[in-house]
Amino acid sequence: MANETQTQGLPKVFEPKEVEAKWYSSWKEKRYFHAEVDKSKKPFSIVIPPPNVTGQLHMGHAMDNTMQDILVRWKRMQGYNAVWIPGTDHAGIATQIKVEEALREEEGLSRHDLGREKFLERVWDWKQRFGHRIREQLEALGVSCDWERERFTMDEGCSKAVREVFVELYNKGLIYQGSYIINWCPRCQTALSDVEVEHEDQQGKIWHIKYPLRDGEGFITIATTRPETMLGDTAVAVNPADERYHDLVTKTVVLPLVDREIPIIEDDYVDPAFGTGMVKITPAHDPNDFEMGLRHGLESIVVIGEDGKITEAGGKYAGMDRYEARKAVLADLEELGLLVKVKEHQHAVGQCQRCGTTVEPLVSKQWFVKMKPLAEPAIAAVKNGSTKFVPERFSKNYLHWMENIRDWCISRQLWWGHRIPVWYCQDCGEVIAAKEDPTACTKCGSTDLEQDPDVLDTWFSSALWPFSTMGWPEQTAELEHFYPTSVLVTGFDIIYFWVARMIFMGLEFMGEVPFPDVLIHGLIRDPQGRKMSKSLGNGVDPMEVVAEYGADALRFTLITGTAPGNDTRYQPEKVEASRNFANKIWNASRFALMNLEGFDPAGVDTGALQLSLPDQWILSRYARVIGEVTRHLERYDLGEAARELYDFIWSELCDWYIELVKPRLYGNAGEEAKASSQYVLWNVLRGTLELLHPFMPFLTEEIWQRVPHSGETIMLAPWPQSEAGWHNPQAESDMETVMELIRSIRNIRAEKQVPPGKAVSAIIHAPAGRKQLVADNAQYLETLAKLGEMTVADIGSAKPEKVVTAIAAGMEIYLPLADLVDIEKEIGRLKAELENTAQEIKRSSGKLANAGFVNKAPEAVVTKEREKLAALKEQEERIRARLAELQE
RNA sequence: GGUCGCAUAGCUCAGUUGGUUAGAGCGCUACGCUCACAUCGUAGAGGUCUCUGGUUCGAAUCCAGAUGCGACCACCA
Repeated sequence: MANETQTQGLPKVFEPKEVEAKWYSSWKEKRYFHAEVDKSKKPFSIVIPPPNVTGQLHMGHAMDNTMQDILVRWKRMQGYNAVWIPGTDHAGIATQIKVEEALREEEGLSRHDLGREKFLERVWDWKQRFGHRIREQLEALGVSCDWERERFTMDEGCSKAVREVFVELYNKGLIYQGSYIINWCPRCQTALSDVEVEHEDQQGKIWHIKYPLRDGEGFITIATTRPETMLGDTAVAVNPADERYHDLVTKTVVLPLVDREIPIIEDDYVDPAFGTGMVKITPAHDPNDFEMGLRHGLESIVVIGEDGKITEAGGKYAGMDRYEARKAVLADLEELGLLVKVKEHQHAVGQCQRCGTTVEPLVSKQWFVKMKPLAEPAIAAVKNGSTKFVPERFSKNYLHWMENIRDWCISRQLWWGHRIPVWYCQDCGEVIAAKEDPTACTKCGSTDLEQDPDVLDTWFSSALWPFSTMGWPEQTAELEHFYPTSVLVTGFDIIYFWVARMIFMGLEFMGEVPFPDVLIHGLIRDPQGRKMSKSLGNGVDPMEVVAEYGADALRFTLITGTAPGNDTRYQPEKVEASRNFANKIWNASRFALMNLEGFDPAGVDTGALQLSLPDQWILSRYARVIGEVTRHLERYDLGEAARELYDFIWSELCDWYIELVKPRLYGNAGEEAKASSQYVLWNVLRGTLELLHPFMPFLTEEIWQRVPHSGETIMLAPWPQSEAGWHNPQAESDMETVMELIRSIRNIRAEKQVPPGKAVSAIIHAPAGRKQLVADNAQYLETLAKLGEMTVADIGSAKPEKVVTAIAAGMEIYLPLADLVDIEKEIGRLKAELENTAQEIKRSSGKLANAGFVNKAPEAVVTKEREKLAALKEQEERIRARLAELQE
């Protein structure tokens, strides 16, 4: 118990830097982030989307992890057995490219100069060197990851899981090897999966080329955007329904430049309306042509090699780069008079996600995961709601992709990654897929085995993350307790890469979806709405923002004003606003601490509190906020929850309650009254800090530790709950009346430019039912509206001649500002107000006169409208009466 | 070509079971260093919630269409 308040040495401005370092190391040291399996509690678990091990934290990470941290901290406070498992991804191509670049720049060497083993050593070195950076950056954000459970996709356990999955799928026939058309990056020198190819519309050309008929009876004309691939043509296709070409189908053409005789075939795929209606078929270099080749038993001739150059099969063009070859082919065709025409043409070109090089489709022997059997349950899981996307609309994207999925090419011709656990017997050719490295051939016993040189797609190991991090394939207590995880938080950009694959792998190997909820967020863009990117140089480093404004401010910025799934712009002004908010809380707390000196909540008899109207009001508002914040969090509306707290703290707690409580704290209301208000102030502040803690962990801990509290840390404080009796609609409405009077008087003062420091007196004429309310709360009007002397009287009572009038809450307020009174202006102002009120009355009474509304609208809505109308009429009456007086 | 999203104050954005006199931050205007806070306070200006129809007693909110942006998917050579 720390029951004494500590105010000494609190600066006027919140200084996040030291506070953050102090608390983070303290939390870690005390192992508050760590969770052991505790079956007495309900589990709550999250696995981090593992960032690239050598990467750096960007704004997207900062937001993604802040969201996760909010959820975990909240659930932890709610008493769940909450765990957040962190870790990093080896990021196959991305990391290999980086290391290769460094090697070239620093030593002028390629990876081949070093050789596989030495190169891999370098990558591990690299990982050692930069692998801590991302973790330190995450820590600076304040995330409450269970660092004792930190994992890496290439650590021993994850590697074991990868092998297990590979071999199991292989044995089930769901992983196979074969020569199919795949996406090849000539620069990275590896195969890619479909999702690793980004399609971009480019302005290109389409060429019409004549192919001579074999029988010498003229030519046919085909259209192509890639003339160089003609070297690998093995047919020309027309649509069977295309009568123009019906007679040609039995014929053959002689492929120019190559002199190969190829058939003219019919296939429905061909669109008669496009180009000339005749398509050259290159099975080895076009996915469609490949399919057609299979249908028609066409030969597949690879003419572009893995280096992007023409192969030996390309005859005299062999060795030329594919673009060079295009020029040469076109020139030769031109010379032969076979080039009919060229047109501008826009078409989508596939590019390597990592390096931007134009991808070359080519036939190659690779490993694939057979997707149909895995996709089916994964589709069902989302359709039947076992896994829900938030916002829901993303499930449509997911389903569309899953339903049209093609087999997943998982082998990569890289060195950095999980080596494919397949060995080839050099003696008998047996293919052995094994979880443990084999020493001898399972068929012939030969020890001359060679492992497949390729590695797996980096997303293969990521797909296992929700269970590999919990120790699978061992049957651990963690798996039993924490799987499935509670929610996955990630960006929409990796739904296909990652989310989808986790779902089918989870279903296949755990028999259960890996998470019931997927919370999707958008991208962080720059102030102009552009994507933050290295090439544009418009990225903002979250660490710089943390250094300048504090982690709490950054976190709050990234969470507020955003709706799930929507992109947001990063605006420095917003961080400033968040920083100011932190400072506001800091100062409100300083106020509270100064006035809680010597206060001990344990000494308060909560059954005998003497609550003032503001006390009752703030408790009621506080009760509401607890409910709202909790409700929003439950719906993953983090931004709304944060906004709710912002408004409550600034507009209600600071702007009103703190001002309202001053008379009791400073004045001589009596010790018991003072203690009651102290109790309320303490309780609301402490509880509000607790509600805010998931969003702004450092600031809230720093203050919480200084106010009376029980427990070691706010991190483990129970999530606030509203108490019976706090909810108080009467107090809210009474307080609202008082506030309305205050606003109204302030308004007049401002309008009349009464100096803020000058007290004025006021006469308030109130209806019988509300006289007492005003009289009882006179002190608040006096303090907050800076009134000297205040008189409450019945409506129609006598008053001084020269007064400025305001009508509010159905009462007449008179400020005797003698020389400032201008009757004409008074009349003008009152008339305008009357006009407004009359408008409202018209609207409201119109609504109530509508039988449809009265009969069909819910009772409460109608009642509310009636009350509103009554108040408006009262208001109107007051204004009219006053106007009549003035116009006499 | 298909699917989806967005269009609300000068700017950036909230607004989820349809029921307010439509909100916030920044910016703007006036006044104020009042002992929690000038990273502040008080008061104020500023919006036919893109347009057109429809459903409903009632629409920023639901439906249809239009326009303008944006995203994703796609094998039209």
